[in-house]
Amino acid sequence: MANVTLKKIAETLGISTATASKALKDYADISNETKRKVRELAQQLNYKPNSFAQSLRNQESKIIGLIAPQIVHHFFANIIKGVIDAAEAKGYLVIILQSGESYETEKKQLQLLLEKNVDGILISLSDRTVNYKHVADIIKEGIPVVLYDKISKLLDCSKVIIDDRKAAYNATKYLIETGCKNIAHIRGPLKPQTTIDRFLGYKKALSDHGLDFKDQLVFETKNLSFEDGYEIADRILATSDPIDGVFAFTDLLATGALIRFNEKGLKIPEDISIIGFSNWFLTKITTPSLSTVNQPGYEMGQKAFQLLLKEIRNKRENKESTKEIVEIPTTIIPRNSTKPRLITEKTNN
Amino acid sequence: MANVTLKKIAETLGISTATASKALKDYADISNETKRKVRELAQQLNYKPNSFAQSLRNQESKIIGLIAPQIVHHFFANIIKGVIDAAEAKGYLVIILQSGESYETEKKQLQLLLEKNVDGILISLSDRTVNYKHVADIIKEGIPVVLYDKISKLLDCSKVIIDDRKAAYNATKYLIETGCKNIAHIRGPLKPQTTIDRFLGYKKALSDHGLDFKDQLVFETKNLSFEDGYEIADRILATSDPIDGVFAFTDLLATGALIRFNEKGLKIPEDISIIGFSNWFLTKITTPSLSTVNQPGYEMGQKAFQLLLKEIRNKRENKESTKEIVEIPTTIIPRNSTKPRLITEKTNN
DNA sequence: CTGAAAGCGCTAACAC
DNA sequence: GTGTTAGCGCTTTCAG
Repeated sequence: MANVTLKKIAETLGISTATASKALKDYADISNETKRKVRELAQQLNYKPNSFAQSLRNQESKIIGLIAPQIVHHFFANIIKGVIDAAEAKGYLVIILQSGESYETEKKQLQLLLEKNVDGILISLSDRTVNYKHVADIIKEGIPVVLYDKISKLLDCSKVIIDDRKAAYNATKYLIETGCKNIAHIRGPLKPQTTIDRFLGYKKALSDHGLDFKDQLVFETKNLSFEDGYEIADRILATSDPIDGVFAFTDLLATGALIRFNEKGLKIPEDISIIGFSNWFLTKITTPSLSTVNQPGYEMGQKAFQLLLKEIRNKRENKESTKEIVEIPTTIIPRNSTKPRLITEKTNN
Repeated sequence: MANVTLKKIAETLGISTATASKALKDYADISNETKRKVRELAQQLNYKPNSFAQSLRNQESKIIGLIAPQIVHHFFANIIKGVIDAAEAKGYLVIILQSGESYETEKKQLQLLLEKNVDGILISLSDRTVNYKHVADIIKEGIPVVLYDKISKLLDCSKVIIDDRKAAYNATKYLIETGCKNIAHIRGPLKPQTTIDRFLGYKKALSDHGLDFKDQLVFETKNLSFEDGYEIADRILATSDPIDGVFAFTDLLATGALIRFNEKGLKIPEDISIIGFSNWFLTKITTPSLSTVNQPGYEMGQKAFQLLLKEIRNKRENKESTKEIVEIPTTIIPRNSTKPRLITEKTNN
């Protein structure tokens, strides 16, 4: 089954490949009669333009690359879905790669994508990435790059983020408004910006509402795992402070704590309220269901592709890169691990 | 920053592009001295071969396509991870597409992949796909195709599957061995093969162990949702039979039922045991944790890529397609929603 | 050991 | 309206 090429079509029709090519692209200077004949034959032979040849000529592949730290991950999977859907709608396909939170892998994968001459790259940095030269180099080369979620302020390119500080602020404020007075925070490891921002949001919400910030009410975890949350629940119960609220860095930690509190016979939310972060599926099925902060991954993915497309077009038209930073709003999802709010008031994002 | 091409390297070195090309590919008939010089300059200029030109010459892209019904899905995400990892290790990149369980989308996406001249395609059929011509046509054209998980027996190509019937048989048998006598089954909609196979496995396990199969103990769901499971729990409790065990088609259904049983004050597993299917993350965090059947997605993904690679190589060497069907073994994961086993016996996969 | 030349399939400038 | 030609960047004979 030899492949059908333009040449073959041109030969059988007794015309030149140039004419055939133009006919298929509906050029104005080709007679309708010829166009009809070419199109018919192409259809009949099931002609498909060779994308390699097209790419070689046009210097574009209509393929973009995406690197995520993880893909077996509710939030990232949603982002990826958003990217793929948006890309497909604009005629782009997406190569997916996962760095597994490894800086070395991330670096290697960027090279792989460049070698494939993708038209642009979407990347969320690994937690262990502390040096950004590998990304900066690519941006400098003029390859369209958009950062999403795990970004670095040191990189000069378009970005899609959520405002972690504001979201954490609102989550903590929500606990306060439901009557909590002694609120603990289960935070992530020291490094990534998200951890810091959520911590700062928590801290600011306390002080804005006249509550004391106490260092000993902040618990740091290494792995952000269910087990970490479970274990920290015990430490929370062991403090001398009468803790009545917990804001966890992520739903998994919150769930670990929730289950441990249940085991210990605490009443949630009466004795202790918990709010998580991310709105993973599992928050719906814990007992009680977990209040959380919704991180709209799908929308982030769509937006990230849109920004990338803009950069791709800028590049093709030799325009300056626009370097937009888009913030996707988050919302509080109240469920049964928190009490009803005392003061009714609109949550700003 | 004009791109570095072989030509440029050749010119600066005063040699021909042919020589430069061969030098980089370590051909035996090039002097070590020349090789060294070419390699050095290439390195220095950060030369990257243009993949379009290479693909055009070699008729291969080193890119494969993967279509899944869903990607925000624990099992499929694991498969995808397995595919990407295995592919990357062999120098292939993976374009991901999701059909959203739509036959039309699936058909369109196959075309998109063909238009991009991918070297091969991995596809899991949508539940709503009942006509297989779109896939059969591609196989007939000689494009390497491997089906994974959601397959059709009518398609003649390599496949990676789990033996749903055997797995369901073992899950049901497990309930029986832990002392259950009246076992209900929450099944999926009538059509997909997996539903049928798991149902048949359930039925066979009953009869092999001297238990009566009763039609009214089989509950069909439309959406395989958490809510479906929840609702069916009520119907299970309303039957006249003293049901003491439930085998659910999937973990989500099992979880819905489990939560409803909890609400109704039933003791799990003493009053009623439950076993799910898939070993999703959520099974670890329900109260009690959910016994289930592990479906090794990552391994399936890896195997699927290996089979595809074999087909790709067969094609290139003009060999016959091998059309292997590989079955990945499943295992029972006992947790706290089932009682301890009475008879200790090795579970065969 | 090296290089000239052809060609993968397509597109676009330019001629007729 | 249509065809000629050149060329995208690479690989691979084949001749020297």
